Formats: sequence, C-alpha cells, structure tokens
Amino acid sequence: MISEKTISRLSLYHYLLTTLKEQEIEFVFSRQLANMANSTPAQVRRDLMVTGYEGNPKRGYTINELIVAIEEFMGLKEGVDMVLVGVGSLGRALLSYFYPQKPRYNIVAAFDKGSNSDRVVSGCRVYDIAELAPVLAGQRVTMGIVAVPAGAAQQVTTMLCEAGIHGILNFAPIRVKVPRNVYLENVDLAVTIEKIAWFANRAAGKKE
Amino acid sequence: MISEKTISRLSLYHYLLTTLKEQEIEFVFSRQLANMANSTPAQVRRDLMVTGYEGNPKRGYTINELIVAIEEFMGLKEGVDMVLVGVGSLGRALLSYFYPQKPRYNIVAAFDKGSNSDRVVSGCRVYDIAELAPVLAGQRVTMGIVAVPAGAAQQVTTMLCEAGIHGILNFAPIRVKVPRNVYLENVDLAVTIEKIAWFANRAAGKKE
DNA sequence: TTCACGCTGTGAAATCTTTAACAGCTAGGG
DNA sequence: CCCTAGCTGTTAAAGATTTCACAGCGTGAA
Repeated sequence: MISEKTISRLSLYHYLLTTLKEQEIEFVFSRQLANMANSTPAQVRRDLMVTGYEGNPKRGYTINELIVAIEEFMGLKEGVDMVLVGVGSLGRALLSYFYPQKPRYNIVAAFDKGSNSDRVVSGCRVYDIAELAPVLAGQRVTMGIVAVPAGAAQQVTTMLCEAGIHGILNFAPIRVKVPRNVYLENVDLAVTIEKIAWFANRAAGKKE
Repeated sequence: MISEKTISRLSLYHYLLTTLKEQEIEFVFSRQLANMANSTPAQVRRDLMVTGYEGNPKRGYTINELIVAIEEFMGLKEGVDMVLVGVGSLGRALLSYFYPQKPRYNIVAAFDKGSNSDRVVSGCRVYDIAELAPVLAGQRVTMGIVAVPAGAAQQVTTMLCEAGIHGILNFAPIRVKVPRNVYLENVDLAVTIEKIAWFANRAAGKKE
C-alpha cells in the first residue's frame, strides 16, 4: 500500500528534479535530494522504490530518467484539469496563480453564484453554479477546488461529487462529507496557523 | 510527546465547538465531534486527553468548558500576531481573508520589495523588506508568512529567523532551511494538487 | 434506592511510517 | 585486472499513531 505521504514526497522530488534539470545537472544522489526536501537519504530511496526506477551506485539517479519514472508512476504526463467553485478573493488568487504561469495545472471552468458569474477572470470563464452539471458533463475533469464560505461548502461539494468529480481540494473551514469513492483534502488556514503558533511558542522557549 | 496531528485536530475541535456553541448547544459526545471532524470517537477522546479536561459519561463534554480547556492548552486566549512577506496575488488574498473578518489572526505588518511597498493593503501597512528587522524589533510577533516567489523564499526566511521569528508558514514551492529552533510548515499547492489528482484517478477506478 | 445503559478514559494491540543496517554493485585507480 | 570507496535497494527494527476493548462511572427509570 502506498501512503499519502509517499505520494506527496514523490511530487516534491519531481519538482526538485525539474529544477536540477534546468541547471543542466545530470545525476543526483539520494543524499542531495533528501537535503533539498528536508528529508533523509533512506526516506528518499524508499520512496523511489515504488516507481520501480533504479539508480546507479556510482552515479546516483539519472535525472532525466527519474523524472520520467515519477511522471509515469504518478500519471503526470498530461497536466491536471480542475474546476473551481467560488470566485471570491481566494478563488481569484488561485486563478491568477495558475494562469498562465502554470500550464500543467489547468482550471478549465470556474463557478460562482449568479451575480458573480458570466465573466472571465484570469482567462477562465466563470459560470453560474447552476450550470455546474451541464458544463462538467462535456469535460473529463477529475478534480474540483472548493473556495466558497463554510455555509455553502457542503452543498457545493455534493454537487461536484454528483457531477462525477473524484478529488476535492477544500479550502472552507468545515469538514465536508464525500462518498467513499471521492478523495478529499482540506487546506484549513486557521488550523495551520494555530498549529504553527503552538510550535512557535514552544520553540521560542528552547535554546536559541 | 504530543504530535502535530493531535495539535491540528485540537484546533479543528475548537473551531467545531465554537460553531456548536453558536447554535446554543451545551453538550457534545465524542461520537458527534468525530462525525463533524471526519474522524473516530476513540481518536477524539485520545486527543482530548492531552488537555486534561474530562467529560461526563452521561452528558458527554460540556462545550463551554471544553472550549476553555482547549484554549488554555493551545494558548489561544489571545489571537495570533503574524507578519507577511510578499504582497503579490497570494499575499493580498491572505490580507483580505484575515481583515477584518478574522480578528483572532492579525497580520501586524506586511513587507515587499521597494516598488511594491509604502502603502496600505486591506488595512495592513506594507513596508520595504529592508525594514523587516527594525519593524519587528518593536513587536512581539512569533510567526511569519512567506508568500514570495521560490527564488526569494530562502533569503526572506533567513531574515525572518534572524529577526526572532519562531514559526514560518511557507507558500513558496521550495523547501527552505530554518534553524532547529524555528518551526516550519509548507503549504505547497502543486504538491497538494498532484496528490489529489493521483488519488482521484485511483478512486475513479473503484466502484461508483 | 437500585439497576441498566451507554458513555468516558486509558492500557494494550494493531497498524502505519521512518530509520537503521547491510549485501551487492559500479566506476575509477593502481 | 583487481581492489576500494561509497553508493543503491531492501529487509528488519524501531518508533509513531490509531484503533480496540473494557473497567468504571453518572444519570434516568423503576
């Protein structure tokens, strides 16, 4: 069984490898990757096992080949198509973050309530939320981003699931329910901040 | 030893409890909290152990008292003061997200490069990054948010650490290095999205 | 008052994740 | 050609986290 953490780290290694490739570096050791990822060499080697790609004891990993192996394993050959629900300040930030700098991540449609719809934001058409099902029917999108207020999040999530979405990134601070065949990830700023604050307060007490 | 995960969940329970309180509910069982948190009753009870607060076998937890217990344990009595570095589209979204709706989380100062500084965004003064140390010297801020491009993230992070910050929330896609006495949390959208995409693709194969 | 129910708190077991350890290999040097 | 150094891949141990299971308690009903 492959864990969420392994998948996250593979995605990170992939990114790190592309930056090395841009610097025209050809080979890399697990130690170097670990250092860039704030991890350990053993962790890196263990993670890379799942891709089936094998390095060379003397040269390390051939960057080009390892990138391809991770892409094949993770299914990153084509980019990721997504839809966004909620075009408030967060939604707009997401749209401008992805377009046009991040062509791998493609928000193919955005949705909001009527009064905020029927326009184009950062190159993305904003539809009325009522059109979610018909618009999605023509697409092969597997992922949805929920960036609406807490009160609307469950309803919007349910709509996405019923429209055939299999992965949800939820920015609303509530924990929405999804069917078992939908993968859900929450990004909850308030929780993250309180966690950091707690550890920061402890860390402040430790030796400088 | 108390884990990061426990701290995150306590923060979530705290939020959930405040919403219950708003509905004028007085008591709650671990089962109900678990349901709201997409967790299990045993997990909730074990998490709450660390606060030292004890529920009642017949009524469950008294919401008011449990909120106070979590706040005392987590040090949430006062809000969290933060500084933000990077006032691009993400930085602005963060400023408008917190101000003025979230008075518990207070961005006391923002910083950016000269050309983008010396103005007020969403109620927050934006200083030149060169003023980071002097401005922080007068504050008792423990947390910094890094919302700059990857190329500037390490430099900015180092400046924050040297200015006495003990917790960093990093939105840049690289893994910055911090001294051992600084707590670091990365929010990496690309990694999160690729993780969701991977699990979504698997989930799409499972029974509907 | 006594009983029964269904909850909490928690030690122990199970599961999941990371780290350690080492056999085996590969390139380079003598 | 043979040896050495230092890497990889992988198994096993250690460590962390979650779940189980149940003793014990508090309330409401009889």
